[in-house]
Amino acid sequence: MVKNKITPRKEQALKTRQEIFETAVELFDKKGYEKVSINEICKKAGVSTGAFYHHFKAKDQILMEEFLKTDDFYRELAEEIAGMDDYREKLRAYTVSTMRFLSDMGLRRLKVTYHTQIGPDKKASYLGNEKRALYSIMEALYREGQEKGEIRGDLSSEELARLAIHCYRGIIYDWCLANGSFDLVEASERMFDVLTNGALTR
Amino acid sequence: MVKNKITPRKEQALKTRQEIFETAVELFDKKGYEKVSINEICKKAGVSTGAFYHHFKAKDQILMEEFLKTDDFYRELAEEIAGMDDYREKLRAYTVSTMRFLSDMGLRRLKVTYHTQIGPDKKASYLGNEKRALYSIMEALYREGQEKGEIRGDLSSEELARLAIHCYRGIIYDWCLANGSFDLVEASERMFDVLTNGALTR
Amino acid sequence: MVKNKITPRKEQALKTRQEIFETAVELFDKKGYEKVSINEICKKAGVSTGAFYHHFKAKDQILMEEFLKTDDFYRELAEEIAGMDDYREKLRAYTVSTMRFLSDMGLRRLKVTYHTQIGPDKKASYLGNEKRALYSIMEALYREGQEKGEIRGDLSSEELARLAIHCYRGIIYDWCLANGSFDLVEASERMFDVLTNGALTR
Amino acid sequence: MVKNKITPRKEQALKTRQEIFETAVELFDKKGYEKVSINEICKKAGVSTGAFYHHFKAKDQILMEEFLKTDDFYRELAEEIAGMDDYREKLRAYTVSTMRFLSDMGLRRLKVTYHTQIGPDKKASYLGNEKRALYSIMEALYREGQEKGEIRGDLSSEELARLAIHCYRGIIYDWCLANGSFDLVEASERMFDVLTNGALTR
DNA sequence: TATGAATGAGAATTCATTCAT
DNA sequence: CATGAATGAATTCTCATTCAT
Repeated sequence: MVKNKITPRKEQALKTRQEIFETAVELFDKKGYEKVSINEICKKAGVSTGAFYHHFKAKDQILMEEFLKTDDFYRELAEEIAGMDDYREKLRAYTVSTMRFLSDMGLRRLKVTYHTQIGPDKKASYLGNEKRALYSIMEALYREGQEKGEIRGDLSSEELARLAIHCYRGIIYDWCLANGSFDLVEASERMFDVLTNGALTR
Repeated sequence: MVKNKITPRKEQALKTRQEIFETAVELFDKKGYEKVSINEICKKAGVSTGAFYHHFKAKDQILMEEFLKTDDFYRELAEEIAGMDDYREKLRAYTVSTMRFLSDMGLRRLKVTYHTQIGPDKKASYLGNEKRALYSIMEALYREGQEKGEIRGDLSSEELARLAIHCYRGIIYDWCLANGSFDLVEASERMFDVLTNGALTR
Repeated sequence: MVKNKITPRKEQALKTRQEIFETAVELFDKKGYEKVSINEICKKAGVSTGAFYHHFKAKDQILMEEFLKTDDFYRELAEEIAGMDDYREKLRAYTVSTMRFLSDMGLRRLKVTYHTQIGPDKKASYLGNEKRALYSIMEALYREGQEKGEIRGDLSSEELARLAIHCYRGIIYDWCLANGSFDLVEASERMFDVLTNGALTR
Repeated sequence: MVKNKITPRKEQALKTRQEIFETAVELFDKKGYEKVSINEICKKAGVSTGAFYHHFKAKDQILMEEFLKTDDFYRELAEEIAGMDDYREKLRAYTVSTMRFLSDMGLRRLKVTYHTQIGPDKKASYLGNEKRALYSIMEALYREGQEKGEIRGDLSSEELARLAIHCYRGIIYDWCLANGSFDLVEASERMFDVLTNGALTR
C-alpha cells in the first residue's frame, strides 16, 4: 500500500495549506512580515488558527518556504546559463536575470527579506545560506575568466565573487531604502560594467 | 528672561536625558532595537517611564539622535580629507576611514541600523538622508577625477558615487549577515581596488 | 457468532491500543500528566489522533487504566500475605512490600498520581477508591491484633487502619516533595515501628 | 528625602494590588488554581490585565504571597507555645493549633496548595521550604523530651520530627482526597496519641 | 521636572475533540 | 479500524503610551 497516494482528502488539505501560504505571502508583501498577525492571515484565508498551526510550525516557516521557492529560480537560471559560451556573457546574463527576477518579485518582498535577514530573531537564515548556490556559480565564472587570462589573478576567484555579491546586495538594499525609485536592472548593468572595467579611464 | 541659562534644574534634566539616552543605546546594541522595551530602558536607567516621555517623544527619537551623532563623524572626516592633495588619495582615505569607524562602532549597532532602516515602520530615515553628506563628498571626488581625465566620463560622477556607495553598503550588509566574520576594512580596500581598476587584466 | 474470537483485525487493534497506552504512560512519567498533549502521544506512538479517541474516551482514561494495573499488585500481595502466621508479621510485610513496589514504580509516576488525585478536575478518583482494598486488609490485621489483646482497644480497628494509611500516604507525599531524596522503604519501616510502639520510652 | 512615604498615589496602588490579590485567592479557592485565568481575575477585580502584570510577575507570585502569609501564622504560634512548660503539652498544642488553622483555611485552599506543590511546574516550593520552621520547632520539642528521658532515644529527634510531619501531612492529604469528610482536628488528636503511645496495648 | 500606576488591544500559540473519509 | 484535517475558544504575557499627582 503506497502511502503517498493523492486522495481527495490530501488534495483538500494541500489546498488549504496553499491558501494559507498565499494569503500570508500576500499580506507580508502588503504590510511587511512583522506587521502581519497569524490571526489576520487565518481570517483572510478563511481558516481557523488551528489550521495554520496544523500546516505550519510558526510564522517563520512561511518565510522559509518562500525563500525556498526563490531558490528554485536560481537553480533553473544556472541550468539556462550553462549553455552559453563565454564566461563574460554568462556572468552578465546571470547578473541581469537575477536582478530582473528580484525586481519583478517586488519591492515589498525584498524589503521583508532584507529586513528579516539581519533581524534580531533566530528565524531562517536564507541570504546567508543562499551564498552557496549563488556564490559557487559566480566563483566558477570568475575562475573561468582567470584561466583564460582575462580576469586579474591577484585576487582569488572566491574573493572576486564575494565582492561582486556584496555590490549587488548593496544595490538591492539601497533600492529598498529608496523605495524602488531607480531601475534595479539598469543599475546592476552599470555596476557590472564598473566592476569589470573599473572606474579609471582605459 | 534669558531661556538658555544653565540652572541646576536644567543641568539635572540634561543628566537624566543623557542617562536615558546612553542606557537605551547600550541596550539597543546588546539586544537589538525592537527587543528593547521602554520599560526596560527606564528600569536600567533608574528613571520613571514618565521621565522617558518627558525627554523623548518616542523610542524612535533615541535612534534618530544616535544617527545624528554618527553624522558628526562624517563632517569631521570631510574636513580632515579636505587637506589632502590627490583625489584618489582622498577617495581611498574617505572609504577606509569610514569603514574603520563603522567597524569600531560594532556589529550590533550596524545590525540595528541596517535592520531598522528597511523596516516596515516609518521611523527615522537615516541611511537615506545621510546620502546627501556621504554622497556629495564622493560625487565631488569622482568629479575631480573626471576633470583630471583620470576617471571615465561615460558615467556621470553622480552615478559613480551612487554605485560606490551601493558597494560599500553591500559589504556592510553582508558583514552583518555573516556576523562580522570577515574584516570590514580589508574587504573595503579590495573593493576600492576593483572598483577603481576593474576585474579585467590590465 | 462468538464475539471474543481473536481475529487478526482485533489483534492489530489491541496492539495499537497497547502502543498508545504505553507511550502515554511513558510520557506522563517523563513530563507529568498535564504537560503531555494527546497529539504528542499520538505522534510518538505513530498513530493518528483519531485512533486515540477510538480506543480511549479521553486522556483521563489512560490514567484510570494505569491505576487499575496497580491494583493488580495489591490483590496479589494480599494473597501472598494470607499465608503468614502472625498479624504483626503480616502488617509489616504488607507495609514494606507496598512501599517497595511504589518506590520501584518511580518518583515521576507517584508524583503524577498524587498530583492528579487532588487536582481540580473530576478525573478518576483512584486513591480514594483504592481505600477499600488497602483499607479493609489493614483493618482486618489490626482487628486480628485487637482480638489477640495485643493491639489497644480504645480505638476501633477502622480508625487505626485509617491512621496508618494517613501516615504512609504522608511519607509518599513528602517523598515526592523531596524529589525522592530519602529511602522510601527505610522511612516506612521506622514509621511502622513508631506507629506500633509509640515515641515514648517503654 | 524619605522614599517610602505613603502618598495617596501609593495607597491607591496598594489598594489595587490588594484587590487583585484577594480576587485571585478567592477564585483559586472557588475553582482551583489552574482553572483560574489571569483574565478572569482581572475582570472580576475590575482592573486591566496590564495592571496585574504591573503588580505581579505571574500567577505564581499570588500563590507564593499566599504561602508567605501562612508562614506568619507559624511564627506567631511558635511564640505563643514558647511560654508553655511541658514539652508534651507544647507538642500537642502545636499540632492541634496548626491543624485547626489549616482546617479553618478551608478545603479548597489546602487542595490547591497540596496540588500545586507536587505539580510539574517550577513554581514556588513552599511546603518544602516550610520544613525549616515547622520542622525545627518539632525537632526541638522531641529533643526536649529525649533529654528528659521520656522520649525514646533510638531514633534521633530529627527523625522523629520528620516522621511526625509525614503523618500530619498524610492526614491533610487524605482530608483533601476525602473532600473534608472527617474532622481534621480530631483525626490529628488521635494521630498524636498513637504516635506518642503506639498501637500496642500498654 | 518627575513619578509610576494604569491601560487594553493584540500577539503567538495550544489543545482536546470531532467527523468526514 | 484508522486517518488527520479542521476547529476556535482560551491562555499567558507584552508594550507603547497616557495622565493624575
